[in-house]
Amino acid sequence: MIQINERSMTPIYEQIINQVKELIVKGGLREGDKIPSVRELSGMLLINPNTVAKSYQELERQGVIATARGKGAFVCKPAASPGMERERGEQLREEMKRLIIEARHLGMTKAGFKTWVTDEVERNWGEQDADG
Amino acid sequence: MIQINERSMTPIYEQIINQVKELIVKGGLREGDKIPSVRELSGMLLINPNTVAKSYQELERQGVIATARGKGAFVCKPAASPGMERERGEQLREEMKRLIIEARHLGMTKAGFKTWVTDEVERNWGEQDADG
DNA sequence: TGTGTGTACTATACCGAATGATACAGTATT
DNA sequence: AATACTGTATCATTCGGTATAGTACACACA
Repeated sequence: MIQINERSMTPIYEQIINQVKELIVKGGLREGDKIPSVRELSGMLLINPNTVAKSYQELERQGVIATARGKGAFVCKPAASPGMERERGEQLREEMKRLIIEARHLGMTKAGFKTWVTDEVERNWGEQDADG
Repeated sequence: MIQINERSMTPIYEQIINQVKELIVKGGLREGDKIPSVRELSGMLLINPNTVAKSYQELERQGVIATARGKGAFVCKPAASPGMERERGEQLREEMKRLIIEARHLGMTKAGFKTWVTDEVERNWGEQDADG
C-alpha cells in the first residue's frame, strides 16, 4: 500500500503525504475510507509514530483527510480553502517553471515536452473527470 | 541578475543553480559567456564563497558550465552525458508525477491542467527551437 | 612577481528530520 | 467502571545538510 524509500532525498513524512494523495487520486482510497492509524502505519513501515503523526497533521491541514481522537483518520471530500489553494497554486507554478527549465537543459524541444507531459498526464491522472 | 531569497525553503546553493539555468534558457547568458567568479558573486550576494563554489561544482557536474583555475567559469554548449540524462530524466518524471497529483488535489480538470501547462511553457521556454 | 581564479580542507553553528519515550485526551466496547 | 483504541502533546537525543569562517594550495595571465 505505502512504501518508504530510506535512501530517498525526500523526507519520510513527505513520502507518506505524497503516497496518500496518489492513492486517493488513483482510486485506491475513496472519500470516507479509513486510513491506517498512526500506530498501525508506523508498525507497518517500521518507522516512528511521531513521523506518521506529522504526515497526518499536514494532510489534515491541506484538507485531504480528517482526524478524530479515538476514531482514526479518514479521507475527506475535496474542499480546500481559498487561501490554501492560492498558497499551493503559487508553489505549483514555481515547480512547473523549474521543471520546464530543467527539460530545456535536458535537450527537449518544445513540442517534445508537450507530448511528454500529455503522456505523463494519461499515466497519472487517474479516473476521468467531467471534461476528460 | 541573480537574487537570493533568505527565507526560501530551497537552499541558497540550489537557488543559484536554478537561476543560472534560467538565465541561460532565457537568453541572459549565452554559450561562452563568463559568469561572475566565486568571490565576485559571493561579494555581490553577501554570502559565503564556499556556498557559491558548491553551486558552480554542481553546475559543472551537470555540464552546464565549465570552470578553469585562474580563468573563471563559462557557460557550456549543452552536452550532457547519457548517464546524466537518464539520471535527471528519471527525476523529472517523478517531479511531474507529483505535480500532476497535486494539481488534481487542487481541483484542476484534465483539460484545465493541459492548458495551464501550455501557458507556463509559453511563459518560460525562452527562444524558439527547431520545432517550436 | 603579483593578482585573480577555482579548489581543498578544517572547524563551527544552526536547523530540520527522525527517533525514543512518556503522557494526556477523546471514543468505543465490554 | 474498566479497558483498549485513537490522535495529540511534549521532552530529549541523534544525525545529516546548509551555511559560515578562515586558511591554504594550484593554475593562468599580465
